[in-house]
Amino acid sequence: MISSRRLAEREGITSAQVRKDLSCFGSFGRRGLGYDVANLRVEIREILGLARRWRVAVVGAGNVGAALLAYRGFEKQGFDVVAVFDRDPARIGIRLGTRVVQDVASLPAVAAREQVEIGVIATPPRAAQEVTDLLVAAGVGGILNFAPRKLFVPAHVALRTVDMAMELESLSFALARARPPRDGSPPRERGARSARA
Amino acid sequence: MISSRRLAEREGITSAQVRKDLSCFGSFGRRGLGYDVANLRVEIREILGLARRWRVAVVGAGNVGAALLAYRGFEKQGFDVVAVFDRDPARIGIRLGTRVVQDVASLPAVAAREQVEIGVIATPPRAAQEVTDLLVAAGVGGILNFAPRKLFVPAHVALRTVDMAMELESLSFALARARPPRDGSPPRERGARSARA
DNA sequence: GCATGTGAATTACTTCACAGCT
DNA sequence: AGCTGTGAAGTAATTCACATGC
Repeated sequence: MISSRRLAEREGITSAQVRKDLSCFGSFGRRGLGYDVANLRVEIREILGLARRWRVAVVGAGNVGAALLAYRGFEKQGFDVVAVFDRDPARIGIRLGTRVVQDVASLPAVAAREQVEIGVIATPPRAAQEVTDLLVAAGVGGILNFAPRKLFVPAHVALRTVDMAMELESLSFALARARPPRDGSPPRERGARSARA
Repeated sequence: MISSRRLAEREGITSAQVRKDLSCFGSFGRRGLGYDVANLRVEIREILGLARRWRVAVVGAGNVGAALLAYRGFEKQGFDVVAVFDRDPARIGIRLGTRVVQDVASLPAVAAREQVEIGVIATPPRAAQEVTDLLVAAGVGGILNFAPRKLFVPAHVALRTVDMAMELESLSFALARARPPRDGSPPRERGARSARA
């Protein structure tokens, strides 16, 4: 068993936050005792939609694609990479993880046949929107974008973007105010909150 | 010139949000006209701390490290990778981007000498905390973590973590509720908001 | 007329604090 | 006694709406 207080300490939040958040989805604890860890794990996986497995296609077999395929955490968490695509003939046919890289031209047919539900964009920025459109047309419900580019998707498609430059800019912001330049410039305005993670 | 309304449309937020956010840092627009794009760009770069350059060290010369070094956006945005480290002798000495990979054993000395301000963790999870401690000891003010692991840093060090598994879980959550299973299970509780990006 | 900048109103989120159960 | 689940209270973020200036 674990209490909301201990969970909160682990995550750096308050115990009330833990209880309120969980209460959005049900009552998983027992008064006086706390939460059964094994059961809570199952419940949270259910909430996150991880009780089932998801079929993922990775587009782009460069460094980012290779890094993704090398990461064993995916299948462990319930994500099966069922296809990998690239446009470069030099990359088509090579094995990446457990999959052989296919020509992106075959994406529409393969993605439909393999019932791909999530697409991962690991292409250069210029190809990202085009690939996104192909994935959406093939019926994916979600896209994870590693290309540093704003993507447009229909409202019914979930989109998350991981932009390394943006993360560094966030650090830059935090550092710039944590260690202000030592000239005589005045302090910053009200409301300037920390950008610490 | 550009109006807050047009900026808002581009970003999918409200115009009031654009104006309020900018007003936290100053008055950059002209009533009746909007914001001068070139000037606004300079002001935002100043706010984000991008008016200067930052000295970055990358630890881990695997796929993630290679992907980072291959990304030209860094130096363009003001981040100079001044050192790359790895523990694997097979990787030490090879060139990655413009840098030669050094032994992580030399990190304390090199990071101090090179005045590294931001450290990027691209190691396997087990090495991540150890490397973090080395970077903190060497005086970095911020850490960008790509290892799927919770890191502990002193309060004065800014930390951002990019966890690919977490991003996929977020998509899973969004998809699971967007396309609920077609058994007879009851609808979810109140307050269940979309996790769309 | 057009668009900013900002108090006021609204909405959302977090924390408090306690009834109720173990 | 210990801890959850949750209304109530408190804080923070967003949106409204308008005085102010171009």
